[in-house]
Amino acid sequence: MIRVLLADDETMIRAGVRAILAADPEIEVVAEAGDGREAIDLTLAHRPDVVLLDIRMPRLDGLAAIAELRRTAPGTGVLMLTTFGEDEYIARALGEGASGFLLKTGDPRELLAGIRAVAEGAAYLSPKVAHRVITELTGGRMSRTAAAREQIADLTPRERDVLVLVGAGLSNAQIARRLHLVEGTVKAHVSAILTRLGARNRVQAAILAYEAGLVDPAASGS
Amino acid sequence: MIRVLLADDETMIRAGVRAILAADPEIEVVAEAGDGREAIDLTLAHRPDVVLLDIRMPRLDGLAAIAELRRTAPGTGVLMLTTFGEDEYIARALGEGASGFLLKTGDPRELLAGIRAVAEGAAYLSPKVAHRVITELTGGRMSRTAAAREQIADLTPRERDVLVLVGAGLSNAQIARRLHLVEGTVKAHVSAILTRLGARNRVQAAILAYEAGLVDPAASGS
DNA sequence: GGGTTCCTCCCCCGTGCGGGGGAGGGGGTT
DNA sequence: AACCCCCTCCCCCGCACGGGGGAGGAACCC
Repeated sequence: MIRVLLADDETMIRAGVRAILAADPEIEVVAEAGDGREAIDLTLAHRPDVVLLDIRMPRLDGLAAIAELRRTAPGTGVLMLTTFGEDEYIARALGEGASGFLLKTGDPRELLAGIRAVAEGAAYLSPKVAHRVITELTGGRMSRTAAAREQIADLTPRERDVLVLVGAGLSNAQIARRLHLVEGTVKAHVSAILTRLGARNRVQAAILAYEAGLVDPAASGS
Repeated sequence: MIRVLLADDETMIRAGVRAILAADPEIEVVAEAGDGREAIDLTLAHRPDVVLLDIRMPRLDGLAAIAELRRTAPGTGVLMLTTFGEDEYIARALGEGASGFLLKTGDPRELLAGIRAVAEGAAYLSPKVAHRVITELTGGRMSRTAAAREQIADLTPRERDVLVLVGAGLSNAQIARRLHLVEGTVKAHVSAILTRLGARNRVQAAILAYEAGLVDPAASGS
Protein backbone atom coordinates (compact mmCIF):
# COMPACT_ATOMS: atom_id res chain seq x y z
CA MET A 1 0.00 0.00 0.00
CA ILE A 2 1.42 3.35 -1.09
CA ARG A 3 0.45 6.22 1.16
CA VAL A 4 0.21 9.59 -0.59
CA LEU A 5 -0.10 13.17 0.60
CA LEU A 6 -1.62 15.65 -1.82
CA ALA A 7 -0.63 19.30 -1.65
CA ASP A 8 -2.18 21.82 -4.04
CA ASP A 9 -3.98 25.07 -3.40
CA GLU A 10 -6.55 24.41 -6.11
CA THR A 11 -9.34 22.20 -4.83
CA MET A 12 -10.31 21.19 -8.35
CA ILE A 13 -6.88 19.74 -8.91
CA ARG A 14 -7.06 17.89 -5.62
CA ALA A 15 -10.42 16.45 -6.53
CA GLY A 16 -9.14 15.31 -9.90
CA VAL A 17 -6.02 13.68 -8.54
CA ARG A 18 -8.00 12.04 -5.76
CA ALA A 19 -10.41 10.58 -8.30
CA ILE A 20 -7.58 9.19 -10.39
CA LEU A 21 -5.80 7.69 -7.41
CA ALA A 22 -9.01 6.19 -6.03
CA ALA A 23 -9.09 3.85 -9.02
CA ASP A 24 -5.84 2.23 -7.88
CA PRO A 25 -6.28 -0.15 -4.94
CA GLU A 26 -2.60 0.09 -4.00
CA ILE A 27 -2.61 3.83 -3.53
CA GLU A 28 -4.19 5.67 -0.63
CA VAL A 29 -4.42 9.43 -0.16
CA VAL A 30 -3.84 9.88 3.56
CA ALA A 31 -4.09 13.68 3.72
CA GLU A 32 -4.51 16.84 1.66
CA ALA A 33 -2.88 20.23 2.11
CA GLY A 34 -3.72 23.61 0.60
CA ASP A 35 -0.34 25.27 1.04
CA GLY A 36 3.30 24.42 1.66
CA ARG A 37 3.27 24.97 5.40
CA GLU A 38 0.33 22.63 5.82
CA ALA A 39 2.00 20.10 3.52
CA ILE A 40 5.02 19.91 5.82
CA ASP A 41 2.95 19.65 8.99
CA LEU A 42 0.74 16.92 7.57
CA THR A 43 3.75 15.04 6.21
CA LEU A 44 5.27 14.91 9.66
CA ALA A 45 1.95 13.80 11.14
CA HIS A 46 1.05 11.12 8.60
CA ARG A 47 4.44 10.03 7.24
CA PRO A 48 3.29 9.29 3.68
CA ASP A 49 5.49 7.44 1.18
CA VAL A 50 5.04 10.09 -1.47
CA VAL A 51 4.16 13.78 -1.36
CA LEU A 52 2.54 15.28 -4.45
CA LEU A 53 3.58 18.91 -4.35
CA ASP A 54 2.31 21.80 -6.43
CA ILE A 55 5.01 24.30 -7.31
CA ARG A 56 2.96 27.43 -6.75
CA MET A 57 1.27 27.57 -3.40
CA PRO A 58 0.41 30.20 -0.78
CA ARG A 59 2.36 30.72 2.45
CA LEU A 60 5.26 28.44 1.55
CA ASP A 61 5.71 27.59 -2.09
CA GLY A 62 6.55 24.15 -3.38
CA LEU A 63 10.17 24.94 -4.07
CA ALA A 64 10.85 26.01 -0.50
CA ALA A 65 8.78 23.14 0.85
CA ILE A 66 11.01 20.54 -0.83
CA ALA A 67 14.11 21.64 1.01
CA GLU A 68 12.35 21.49 4.35
CA LEU A 69 10.80 18.12 3.55
CA ARG A 70 14.19 16.68 2.63
CA ARG A 71 15.48 17.68 6.06
CA THR A 72 12.54 16.78 8.25
CA ALA A 73 11.24 13.72 6.37
CA PRO A 74 14.14 12.37 4.30
CA GLY A 75 12.47 9.03 3.67
CA THR A 76 9.53 10.60 1.87
CA GLY A 77 9.58 10.87 -1.91
CA VAL A 78 8.69 14.21 -3.40
CA LEU A 79 6.87 14.35 -6.72
CA MET A 80 6.25 17.79 -8.18
CA LEU A 81 3.05 18.72 -9.95
CA THR A 82 3.44 21.40 -12.52
CA THR A 83 1.65 23.27 -15.27
CA PHE A 84 3.18 23.25 -18.71
CA GLY A 85 5.63 26.08 -19.14
CA GLU A 86 7.07 26.18 -15.65
CA ASP A 87 10.25 24.53 -16.87
CA GLU A 88 12.52 26.98 -15.18
CA TYR A 89 11.62 25.57 -11.80
CA ILE A 90 12.33 21.99 -12.72
CA ALA A 91 16.08 22.05 -12.47
CA ARG A 92 15.92 23.92 -9.18
CA ALA A 93 13.32 21.55 -7.78
CA LEU A 94 15.46 18.54 -8.67
CA GLY A 95 18.43 20.26 -7.13
CA GLU A 96 16.48 20.72 -3.91
CA GLY A 97 15.81 16.99 -3.81
CA ALA A 98 12.58 16.33 -5.68
CA SER A 99 12.40 12.84 -7.16
CA GLY A 100 10.13 13.53 -10.07
CA PHE A 101 8.03 15.79 -12.18
CA LEU A 102 4.50 15.40 -13.45
CA LEU A 103 2.54 17.61 -15.78
CA LYS A 104 -1.01 18.37 -14.73
CA THR A 105 -1.92 18.08 -18.38
CA GLY A 106 -0.51 14.57 -18.55
CA ASP A 107 -2.16 11.19 -18.86
CA PRO A 108 -3.62 9.69 -15.64
CA ARG A 109 -1.39 6.66 -16.12
CA GLU A 110 1.63 8.93 -15.80
CA LEU A 111 0.42 9.95 -12.38
CA LEU A 112 0.16 6.35 -11.24
CA ALA A 113 3.48 5.37 -12.81
CA GLY A 114 5.20 8.36 -11.27
CA ILE A 115 3.87 7.66 -7.80
CA ARG A 116 4.91 4.01 -8.01
CA ALA A 117 8.39 4.94 -9.21
CA VAL A 118 8.93 7.51 -6.50
CA ALA A 119 7.51 5.25 -3.80
CA GLU A 120 10.22 2.74 -4.69
CA GLY A 121 12.85 5.42 -4.54
CA ALA A 122 13.24 5.88 -8.27
CA ALA A 123 13.09 9.12 -10.19
CA TYR A 124 10.36 9.84 -12.71
CA LEU A 125 10.06 12.67 -15.20
CA SER A 126 6.88 13.33 -17.11
CA PRO A 127 7.16 12.50 -20.85
CA LYS A 128 6.69 16.01 -22.17
CA VAL A 129 9.42 17.49 -20.03
CA ALA A 130 11.81 14.56 -19.68
CA HIS A 131 13.98 15.28 -22.67
CA ARG A 132 14.12 19.00 -22.11
CA VAL A 133 15.05 18.59 -18.48
CA ILE A 134 17.76 16.06 -19.12
CA THR A 135 19.39 18.10 -21.82
CA GLU A 136 19.14 21.17 -19.65
CA LEU A 137 20.67 19.43 -16.67
CA THR A 138 23.42 17.64 -18.50
CA GLY A 139 24.11 20.37 -20.98
CA GLY A 140 24.18 23.17 -18.52
CA ARG A 141 21.62 25.16 -20.50
CA MET A 142 21.75 23.51 -23.86
CA SER A 143 19.46 25.72 -25.89
CA ARG A 144 21.26 28.90 -24.98
CA THR A 145 24.62 27.17 -24.85
CA ALA A 146 24.35 26.15 -28.47
CA ALA A 147 23.80 29.71 -29.62
CA ALA A 148 26.56 30.99 -27.37
CA ARG A 149 29.00 28.40 -28.68
CA GLU A 150 28.30 29.33 -32.26
CA GLN A 151 29.01 32.98 -31.65
CA ILE A 152 32.16 32.21 -29.75
CA ALA A 153 33.29 29.78 -32.42
CA ASP A 154 34.16 32.57 -34.83
CA LEU A 155 36.35 34.41 -32.39
CA THR A 156 40.09 34.09 -32.96
CA PRO A 157 41.96 31.82 -30.52
CA ARG A 158 43.58 34.78 -28.86
CA GLU A 159 40.26 36.50 -28.42
CA ARG A 160 38.92 33.42 -26.71
CA ASP A 161 41.87 33.54 -24.31
CA VAL A 162 40.95 37.09 -23.44
CA LEU A 163 37.25 36.32 -23.18
CA VAL A 164 37.87 33.60 -20.63
CA LEU A 165 39.57 36.11 -18.37
CA VAL A 166 36.91 38.73 -18.99
CA GLY A 167 34.42 36.11 -17.87
CA ALA A 168 36.37 35.63 -14.67
CA GLY A 169 35.85 39.28 -13.84
CA LEU A 170 39.39 40.45 -14.48
CA SER A 171 40.18 44.01 -15.50
CA ASN A 172 42.03 44.76 -18.72
CA ALA A 173 45.20 45.44 -16.75
CA GLN A 174 44.95 42.11 -14.94
CA ILE A 175 44.33 40.29 -18.19
CA ALA A 176 47.37 42.00 -19.69
CA ARG A 177 49.58 40.80 -16.83
CA ARG A 178 48.15 37.30 -17.06
CA LEU A 179 48.78 37.04 -20.79
CA HIS A 180 52.05 39.01 -20.80
CA LEU A 181 50.62 41.77 -22.95
CA VAL A 182 50.27 45.52 -22.76
CA GLU A 183 46.91 46.79 -21.60
CA GLY A 184 46.31 48.48 -24.95
CA THR A 185 46.48 45.15 -26.69
CA VAL A 186 43.95 43.68 -24.34
CA LYS A 187 41.65 46.61 -24.96
CA ALA A 188 41.95 46.03 -28.69
CA HIS A 189 41.04 42.38 -28.22
CA VAL A 190 38.13 43.22 -25.97
CA SER A 191 36.80 45.72 -28.48
CA ALA A 192 37.03 43.11 -31.21
CA ILE A 193 35.27 40.59 -28.99
CA LEU A 194 32.42 42.99 -28.25
CA THR A 195 31.80 43.83 -31.89
CA ARG A 196 32.02 40.19 -32.98
CA LEU A 197 29.69 38.95 -30.29
CA GLY A 198 27.33 41.86 -30.65
CA ALA A 199 27.72 42.58 -26.97
CA ARG A 200 27.46 46.11 -25.70
CA ASN A 201 29.83 45.73 -22.77
CA ARG A 202 32.04 43.18 -21.10
CA VAL A 203 29.31 41.96 -18.81
CA GLN A 204 27.28 40.64 -21.72
CA ALA A 205 30.42 39.10 -23.18
CA ALA A 206 31.13 37.46 -19.84
CA ILE A 207 27.64 35.98 -19.73
CA LEU A 208 28.11 34.55 -23.21
CA ALA A 209 31.43 33.04 -22.16
CA TYR A 210 29.78 31.57 -19.14
CA GLU A 211 26.93 30.10 -21.15
CA ALA A 212 29.34 28.57 -23.63
CA GLY A 213 31.12 26.83 -20.79
CA LEU A 214 34.31 28.77 -21.31
CA VAL A 215 34.51 29.98 -17.75
CA ASP A 216 36.10 27.77 -15.15
CA PRO A 217 34.03 28.66 -12.10
CA ALA A 218 36.84 27.73 -9.73
CA ALA A 219 38.88 30.56 -11.16
CA SER A 220 36.18 33.18 -10.73
CA GLY A 221 37.36 34.08 -7.28
CA SER A 222 41.01 34.77 -8.03
CA MET B 1 1.95 -3.80 -26.62
CA ILE B 2 5.43 -2.50 -25.86
CA ARG B 3 8.10 -3.78 -28.22
CA VAL B 4 11.57 -4.11 -26.66
CA LEU B 5 15.04 -4.73 -28.06
CA LEU B 6 17.56 -6.23 -25.68
CA ALA B 7 21.26 -5.47 -26.14
CA ASP B 8 23.83 -7.02 -23.81
CA ASP B 9 26.93 -9.06 -24.50
CA GLU B 10 26.30 -11.40 -21.60
CA THR B 11 23.85 -14.16 -22.56
CA MET B 12 23.00 -14.85 -18.94
CA ILE B 13 21.79 -11.30 -18.51
CA ARG B 14 19.74 -11.54 -21.66
CA ALA B 15 18.16 -14.77 -20.47
CA GLY B 16 17.30 -13.21 -17.12
CA VAL B 17 15.78 -10.09 -18.58
CA ARG B 18 13.86 -12.13 -21.12
CA ALA B 19 12.41 -14.28 -18.36
CA ILE B 20 11.33 -11.25 -16.37
CA LEU B 21 9.75 -9.57 -19.37
CA ALA B 22 7.98 -12.76 -20.44
CA ALA B 23 5.86 -12.52 -17.32
CA ASP B 24 4.35 -9.25 -18.55
CA PRO B 25 1.77 -9.71 -21.31
CA GLU B 26 2.14 -6.13 -22.51
CA ILE B 27 5.85 -6.40 -23.20
CA GLU B 28 7.40 -8.27 -26.09
CA VAL B 29 11.10 -8.76 -26.79
CA VAL B 30 11.35 -8.42 -30.56
CA ALA B 31 15.11 -8.91 -30.93
CA GLU B 32 18.36 -9.39 -29.03
CA ALA B 33 21.80 -8.01 -29.79
CA GLY B 34 25.22 -8.94 -28.46
CA ASP B 35 27.04 -5.70 -29.23
CA GLY B 36 26.38 -2.07 -30.05
CA ARG B 37 26.68 -2.37 -33.81
CA GLU B 38 24.15 -5.17 -33.88
CA ALA B 39 21.89 -3.22 -31.54
CA ILE B 40 21.71 -0.36 -34.00
CA ASP B 41 21.13 -2.61 -37.03
CA LEU B 42 18.38 -4.54 -35.28
CA THR B 43 16.77 -1.35 -34.00
CA LEU B 44 16.49 -0.02 -37.54
CA ALA B 45 15.12 -3.36 -38.72
CA HIS B 46 12.55 -3.95 -35.97
CA ARG B 47 11.72 -0.42 -34.77
CA PRO B 48 11.15 -1.30 -31.12
CA ASP B 49 9.59 1.16 -28.66
CA VAL B 50 12.38 0.71 -26.14
CA VAL B 51 16.00 -0.41 -26.41
CA LEU B 52 17.60 -1.91 -23.32
CA LEU B 53 21.26 -1.10 -23.71
CA ASP B 54 24.21 -2.40 -21.73
CA ILE B 55 26.90 0.22 -21.18
CA ARG B 56 29.89 -2.04 -21.79
CA MET B 57 29.72 -3.95 -25.03
CA PRO B 58 32.12 -5.11 -27.78
CA ARG B 59 32.51 -3.41 -31.16
CA LEU B 60 30.46 -0.34 -30.31
CA ASP B 61 29.90 0.39 -26.66
CA GLY B 62 26.60 1.50 -25.21
CA LEU B 63 27.61 5.11 -24.83
CA ALA B 64 28.49 5.52 -28.50
CA ALA B 65 25.43 3.53 -29.51
CA ILE B 66 23.07 5.99 -27.82
CA ALA B 67 24.22 8.91 -29.92
CA GLU B 68 23.73 6.97 -33.12
CA LEU B 69 20.36 5.66 -32.02
CA ARG B 70 19.16 9.17 -31.22
CA ARG B 71 19.99 10.20 -34.77
CA THR B 72 18.80 7.20 -36.72
CA ALA B 73 15.82 6.21 -34.58
CA PRO B 74 14.76 9.29 -32.62
CA GLY B 75 11.39 7.85 -31.69
CA THR B 76 12.92 4.96 -29.80
CA GLY B 77 13.42 5.22 -26.05
CA VAL B 78 16.81 4.21 -24.71
CA LEU B 79 17.07 2.60 -21.31
CA MET B 80 20.54 1.88 -20.00
CA LEU B 81 21.41 -1.28 -18.08
CA THR B 82 24.27 -0.90 -15.70
CA THR B 83 26.18 -2.63 -12.96
CA PHE B 84 26.46 -0.91 -9.62
CA GLY B 85 29.45 1.41 -9.52
CA GLU B 86 29.40 2.64 -13.09
CA ASP B 87 28.03 5.99 -12.02
CA GLU B 88 30.51 8.02 -14.00
CA TYR B 89 28.85 6.96 -17.24
CA ILE B 90 25.39 7.92 -16.16
CA ALA B 91 25.64 11.64 -16.67
CA ARG B 92 27.24 11.18 -20.06
CA ALA B 93 24.65 8.63 -21.13
CA LEU B 94 21.83 10.98 -20.17
CA GLY B 95 23.61 13.75 -22.01
CA GLU B 96 23.72 11.60 -25.12
CA GLY B 97 19.99 11.16 -24.94
CA ALA B 98 19.28 8.10 -22.81
CA SER B 99 15.89 8.24 -21.12
CA GLY B 100 16.62 6.12 -18.11
CA PHE B 101 18.90 4.01 -16.01
CA LEU B 102 18.40 0.58 -14.50
CA LEU B 103 20.64 -1.37 -12.16
CA LYS B 104 21.11 -5.02 -13.02
CA THR B 105 20.99 -5.69 -9.30
CA GLY B 106 17.60 -4.05 -9.03
CA ASP B 107 14.16 -5.45 -8.41
CA PRO B 108 12.38 -7.01 -11.43
CA ARG B 109 9.51 -4.58 -10.93
CA GLU B 110 11.91 -1.72 -11.58
CA LEU B 111 12.67 -3.21 -14.95
CA LEU B 112 8.99 -3.32 -15.86
CA ALA B 113 8.31 0.14 -14.47
CA GLY B 114 11.29 1.58 -16.29
CA ILE B 115 10.30 0.09 -19.61
CA ARG B 116 6.75 1.36 -19.26
CA ALA B 117 7.93 4.83 -18.35
CA VAL B 118 10.37 5.06 -21.23
CA ALA B 119 7.85 3.63 -23.69
CA GLU B 120 5.56 6.54 -22.83
CA GLY B 121 8.38 8.98 -23.32
CA ALA B 122 9.08 9.58 -19.65
CA ALA B 123 12.44 9.33 -17.93
CA TYR B 124 13.15 6.72 -15.28
CA LEU B 125 16.10 6.40 -12.95
CA SER B 126 16.69 3.29 -10.88
CA PRO B 127 16.10 3.84 -7.15
CA LYS B 128 19.64 3.22 -5.95
CA VAL B 129 21.18 5.68 -8.35
CA ALA B 130 18.38 8.23 -8.71
CA HIS B 131 19.42 10.50 -5.89
CA ARG B 132 23.11 10.32 -6.63
CA VAL B 133 22.58 11.05 -10.30
CA ILE B 134 20.31 14.00 -9.69
CA THR B 135 22.63 15.55 -7.17
CA GLU B 136 25.55 14.92 -9.50
CA LEU B 137 23.79 16.41 -12.51
CA THR B 138 22.48 19.41 -10.73
CA GLY B 139 25.61 19.36 -8.61
CA GLY B 140 27.86 20.20 -11.50
CA ARG B 141 26.88 23.72 -10.87
CA MET B 142 24.74 23.13 -7.80
CA SER B 143 27.70 23.17 -5.50
CA ARG B 144 28.60 26.59 -6.80
CA THR B 145 24.99 27.55 -7.17
CA ALA B 146 24.37 26.80 -3.53
CA ALA B 147 27.19 29.11 -2.51
CA ALA B 148 26.00 31.78 -4.92
CA ARG B 149 22.46 31.52 -3.60
CA GLU B 150 23.60 31.92 -0.03
CA GLN B 151 25.51 35.06 -0.82
CA ILE B 152 22.65 36.49 -2.78
CA ALA B 153 20.20 35.58 -0.07
CA ASP B 154 21.47 38.33 2.21
CA LEU B 155 21.05 41.04 -0.34
CA THR B 156 18.07 43.31 0.19
CA PRO B 157 15.15 42.81 -2.21
CA ARG B 158 15.92 46.03 -4.03
CA GLU B 159 19.53 45.03 -4.44
CA ARG B 160 18.44 41.78 -6.04
CA ASP B 161 16.33 43.77 -8.49
CA VAL B 162 19.39 45.74 -9.46
CA LEU B 163 21.61 42.68 -9.61
CA VAL B 164 19.30 40.98 -12.07
CA LEU B 165 19.70 43.89 -14.47
CA VAL B 166 23.43 44.06 -13.88
CA GLY B 167 23.51 40.41 -14.86
CA ALA B 168 21.72 41.23 -18.08
CA GLY B 169 24.55 43.55 -19.01
CA LEU B 170 22.69 46.83 -18.51
CA SER B 171 24.52 50.03 -17.63
CA ASN B 172 23.70 51.94 -14.47
CA ALA B 173 21.78 54.51 -16.51
CA GLN B 174 19.71 51.81 -18.20
CA ILE B 175 18.99 50.17 -14.88
CA ALA B 176 17.91 53.54 -13.50
CA ARG B 177 15.43 54.03 -16.34
CA ARG B 178 14.13 50.49 -15.97
CA LEU B 179 13.54 50.88 -12.25
CA HIS B 180 12.44 54.53 -12.37
CA LEU B 181 15.39 55.68 -10.30
CA VAL B 182 18.17 58.22 -10.60
CA GLU B 183 21.50 56.86 -11.74
CA GLY B 184 23.12 57.82 -8.44
CA THR B 185 20.75 55.53 -6.59
CA VAL B 186 21.61 52.65 -8.85
CA LYS B 187 25.30 53.30 -8.26
CA ALA B 188 24.70 53.21 -4.54
CA HIS B 189 22.92 49.89 -4.89
CA VAL B 190 25.62 48.46 -7.11
CA SER B 191 28.31 49.52 -4.66
CA ALA B 192 26.40 47.86 -1.85
CA ILE B 193 26.00 44.72 -3.94
CA LEU B 194 29.71 44.55 -4.71
CA THR B 195 30.77 44.88 -1.10
CA ARG B 196 28.17 42.42 0.13
CA LEU B 197 29.02 39.83 -2.48
CA GLY B 198 32.74 40.39 -2.17
CA ALA B 199 32.89 41.03 -5.89
CA ARG B 200 35.48 43.38 -7.31
CA ASN B 201 33.43 44.59 -10.25
CA ARG B 202 30.05 44.16 -11.88
CA VAL B 203 31.21 41.30 -14.06
CA GLN B 204 31.87 39.10 -11.05
CA ALA B 205 28.53 40.15 -9.60
CA ALA B 206 26.86 39.26 -12.89
CA ILE B 207 28.45 35.81 -12.86
CA LEU B 208 27.20 35.23 -9.33
CA ALA B 209 23.71 36.31 -10.36
CA TYR B 210 23.92 33.98 -13.29
CA GLU B 211 25.06 31.03 -11.18
CA ALA B 212 22.29 31.63 -8.71
CA GLY B 213 19.75 31.44 -11.51
CA LEU B 214 18.70 35.05 -11.11
CA VAL B 215 19.32 35.96 -14.72
CA ASP B 216 16.58 35.40 -17.25
CA PRO B 217 18.59 34.50 -20.35
CA ALA B 218 15.88 35.73 -22.70
CA ALA B 219 16.42 39.24 -21.40
CA SER B 220 20.18 39.20 -21.89
CA GLY B 221 19.92 40.42 -25.43
CA SER B 222 17.90 43.59 -24.87
C1' DG C 1 11.28 57.40 22.29
C1' DG C 2 15.62 55.59 20.36
C1' DG C 3 17.49 52.26 17.50
C1' DT C 4 18.17 49.87 13.21
C1' DT C 5 17.76 48.82 8.36
C1' DC C 6 16.26 49.97 3.87
C1' DC C 7 15.51 53.05 0.01
C1' DT C 8 16.23 57.15 -2.05
C1' DC C 9 19.12 60.99 -3.55
C1' DC C 10 23.18 64.15 -3.48
C1' DC C 11 28.24 65.59 -3.78
C1' DC C 12 33.28 64.78 -5.42
C1' DC C 13 36.92 62.26 -7.68
C1' DG C 14 40.02 58.95 -9.77
C1' DT C 15 40.34 55.48 -13.08
C1' DG C 16 38.84 51.76 -15.87
C1' DC C 17 36.20 51.07 -19.92
C1' DG C 18 35.03 51.41 -24.79
C1' DG C 19 35.33 53.68 -29.52
C1' DG C 20 38.12 55.81 -33.03
C1' DG C 21 42.00 55.47 -35.80
C1' DG C 22 46.62 53.99 -37.21
C1' DA C 23 50.86 50.93 -37.69
C1' DG C 24 54.10 47.21 -37.94
C1' DG C 25 55.28 42.18 -38.46
C1' DG C 26 54.00 37.26 -39.22
C1' DG C 27 51.38 33.74 -41.53
C1' DG C 28 48.33 32.34 -44.57
C1' DT C 29 46.09 32.06 -49.62
C1' DT C 30 45.65 33.06 -54.53
C1' DA D 1 54.20 39.24 -55.76
C1' DA D 2 49.79 41.06 -53.58
C1' DC D 3 46.34 40.20 -50.38
C1' DC D 4 44.11 39.33 -46.05
C1' DC D 5 43.85 38.07 -41.33
C1' DC D 6 45.81 37.78 -36.88
C1' DC D 7 48.49 39.62 -33.19
C1' DT D 8 50.82 43.17 -31.22
C1' DC D 9 51.34 48.00 -29.85
C1' DC D 10 50.49 53.08 -30.04
C1' DC D 11 47.71 57.55 -29.83
C1' DC D 12 43.48 60.38 -28.21
C1' DC D 13 39.09 61.02 -25.97
C1' DG D 14 34.53 60.80 -23.65
C1' DC D 15 32.07 58.57 -20.50
C1' DA D 16 30.71 54.95 -17.29
C1' DC D 17 32.16 52.88 -13.38
C1' DG D 18 33.33 52.40 -8.52
C1' DG D 19 34.70 54.37 -3.88
C1' DG D 20 34.12 57.89 -0.41
C1' DG D 21 30.99 60.24 2.42
C1' DG D 22 26.60 62.38 3.73
C1' DA D 23 21.48 62.91 4.30
C1' DG D 24 16.48 62.51 4.54
C1' DG D 25 12.23 59.67 4.99
C1' DA D 26 9.85 55.25 5.89
C1' DA D 27 9.37 51.05 8.22
C1' DC D 28 10.41 48.16 11.72
C1' DC D 29 11.80 46.49 16.61
C1' DC D 30 12.91 47.14 21.34
